[in-house]
Amino acid sequence: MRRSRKRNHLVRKASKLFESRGFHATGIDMVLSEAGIAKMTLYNHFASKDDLIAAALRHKSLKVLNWLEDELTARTSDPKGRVLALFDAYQDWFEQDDFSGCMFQKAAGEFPAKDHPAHKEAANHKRRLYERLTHLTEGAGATDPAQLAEQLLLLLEGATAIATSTGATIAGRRAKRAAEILLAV
Amino acid sequence: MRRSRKRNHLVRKASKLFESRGFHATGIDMVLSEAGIAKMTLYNHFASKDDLIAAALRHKSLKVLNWLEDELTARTSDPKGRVLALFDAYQDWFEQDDFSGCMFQKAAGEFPAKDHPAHKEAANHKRRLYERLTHLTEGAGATDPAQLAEQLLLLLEGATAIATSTGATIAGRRAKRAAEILLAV
DNA sequence: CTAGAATTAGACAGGTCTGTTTATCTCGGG
DNA sequence: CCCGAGATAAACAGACCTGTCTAATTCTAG
Repeated sequence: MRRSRKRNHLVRKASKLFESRGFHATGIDMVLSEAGIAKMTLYNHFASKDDLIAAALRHKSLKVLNWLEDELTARTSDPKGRVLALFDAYQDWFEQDDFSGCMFQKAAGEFPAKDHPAHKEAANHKRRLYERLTHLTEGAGATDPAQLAEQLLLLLEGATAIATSTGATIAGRRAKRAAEILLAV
Repeated sequence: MRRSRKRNHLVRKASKLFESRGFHATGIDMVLSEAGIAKMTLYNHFASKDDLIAAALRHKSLKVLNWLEDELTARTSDPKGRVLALFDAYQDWFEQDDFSGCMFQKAAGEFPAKDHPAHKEAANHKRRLYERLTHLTEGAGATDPAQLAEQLLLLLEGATAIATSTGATIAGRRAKRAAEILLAV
């Protein structure tokens, strides 16, 4: 395994563990044993656990945006349909066996200080997501794309939060229905 | 300070600290020194830290529902106005200096196991909130009160999540605008 | 007033955490 | 083939964590 691949392998494993178990609750040693990598290799690539966390969040952000892109492309090419397909994609996510909530909501919750790297990465991700949504609402010919994009973001984040705490996946369908109404205005 | 008051004092202090700093990041010792209470008193009243966390969440749930009730009463008695006043109340919350997100979203994130007491308390709270919202939408004469209540919940939770991670309080106003549209259908 | 219950401070146990040190090993590019 | 960068295991430091124990003290109900 080449050096660069080793670092990447570590980030991917860390990302999975942090997502499913939380940041504070996941120790460095668990990440290392899961990845099959020595501690000094980690500290050769990253200055600290926080640094690894930030890298894991950046990795996940790209992964999420790519996943969303693929999902939308696979579902429809109709501009308005793509907006609604967002909710179907999220719905699928909620129904996955290993669904355990949004890693960025977790990060913002576990690291409340606004200048903490992990908190910043969470904010950055939501901003990227918002930009992507704005692009979608522009494509769909919305009167006020920015406003609609933010409202879609609220519905998606809300559905995610509710699915996380109550496990009720109906939230996704309710969100889609609300989006249909907002889209029709 | 009487015995029962001591327990209550502890729960209130713990609730504040857990809310602002997170659960894993807040040690027992910090709660104790903040409350000015001895460790054995805590373990006399609670079986474990998790037990204290659960109590703090139950306390906060009641507090939130009461706060919401008072806010709505203070703002308007018009049934539809009360639904929208929800968003003004949340908006005020977001703009508080010490706003640091929803304690129950944090709890669900930090304790992913669905059978963990803290996770259950988070789910219970959202359920209570949903019931309260349903009551409001019934009062407002909604065609499908349950659906509208869930959609309002999505908007409120989404606005909270976004305000937590990005600090953008505009989310509250966008949510209110969306609620107006959904309410008019 | 007094007896029993509650609270206290502080030491302590035993575990976990992040991060460092050291000495050895592996492996790929020249 | 071989050398040096990178990876490794394991011990270690020092801090912090939850929870227990003890013995002295304070409060309160009868």
